[in-house]
Amino acid sequence: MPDATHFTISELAKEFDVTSRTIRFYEEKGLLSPARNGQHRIYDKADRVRLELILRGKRAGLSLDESREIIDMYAPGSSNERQYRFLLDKVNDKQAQLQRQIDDIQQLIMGLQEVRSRCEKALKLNKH
Amino acid sequence: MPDATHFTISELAKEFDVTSRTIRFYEEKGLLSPARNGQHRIYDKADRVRLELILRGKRAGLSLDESREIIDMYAPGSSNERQYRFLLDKVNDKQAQLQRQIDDIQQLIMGLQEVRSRCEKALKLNKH
DNA sequence: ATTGACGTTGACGTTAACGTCAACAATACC
DNA sequence: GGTATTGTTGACGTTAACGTCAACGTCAAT
Repeated sequence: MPDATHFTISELAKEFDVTSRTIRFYEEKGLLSPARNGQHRIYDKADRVRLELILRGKRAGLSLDESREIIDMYAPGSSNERQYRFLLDKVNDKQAQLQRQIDDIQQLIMGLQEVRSRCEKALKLNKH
Repeated sequence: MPDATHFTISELAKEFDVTSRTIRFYEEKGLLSPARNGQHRIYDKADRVRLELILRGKRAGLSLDESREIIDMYAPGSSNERQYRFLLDKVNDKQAQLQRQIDDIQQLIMGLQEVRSRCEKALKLNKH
């Protein structure tokens, strides 16, 4: 049964290689709010997407609060014009911040590139 | 006296906008090891560069341990061939990891770009 | 009816990355 | 010689992001 529409907590845990505890923790922190069947949690596709976003944010080095900010921007929001402008500003800021983060990482990569060159040069001299 | 060769802890703290406590903490963790004048710490240009690397790593979302790994790659090391090959491998791995991190961030940016489009479209319709 | 798999809610433990505060030393200034 | 500034070493406090239990519910299979 591929491409299911609903998931249990352990299915998601296995798929994304995190523990159930972690997923429940994200809910405590307000990043997820799955439906319930009795007391059991049921996750739909939207919940799954949110979890993916959280974990991507984590790999990117974001805190849960920062990931939450991003997730909240995806929410429909009240179709008020002022709110849209506000959201647009926030999106711009966040994009700029993420871009600065990329710049920092690229600097780190370039720094390592020099280390690499020195290594290769040393190995070459040694070989001859 | 611009471009000094030595710095006190509070000079560096002010320049990089961190507290002295933070700089001392980095030393506790083995990321810095400044000289001493009596019991006072004295930082030279190399120390300053290391601090810059640490803070860049921080902005990039790295842990102190990860930043230390990178800093250690800059160290001369024993000019043994096996060690060079080993270092080269580590540098390659780290570069690849940082690149994956960039990819994740770019995905986040692209996701936000869609949010932006929806916002702008909504504002346009509203304007007319 | 009991065992086992899966889930639940607390509650407490842990690590990283500092902040905060106390008690003290040295140096500079008035 | 007092005092203000800048530094030092502990020691304890704090927040984020979970891990690790304990105690319990529920449903299917033996």
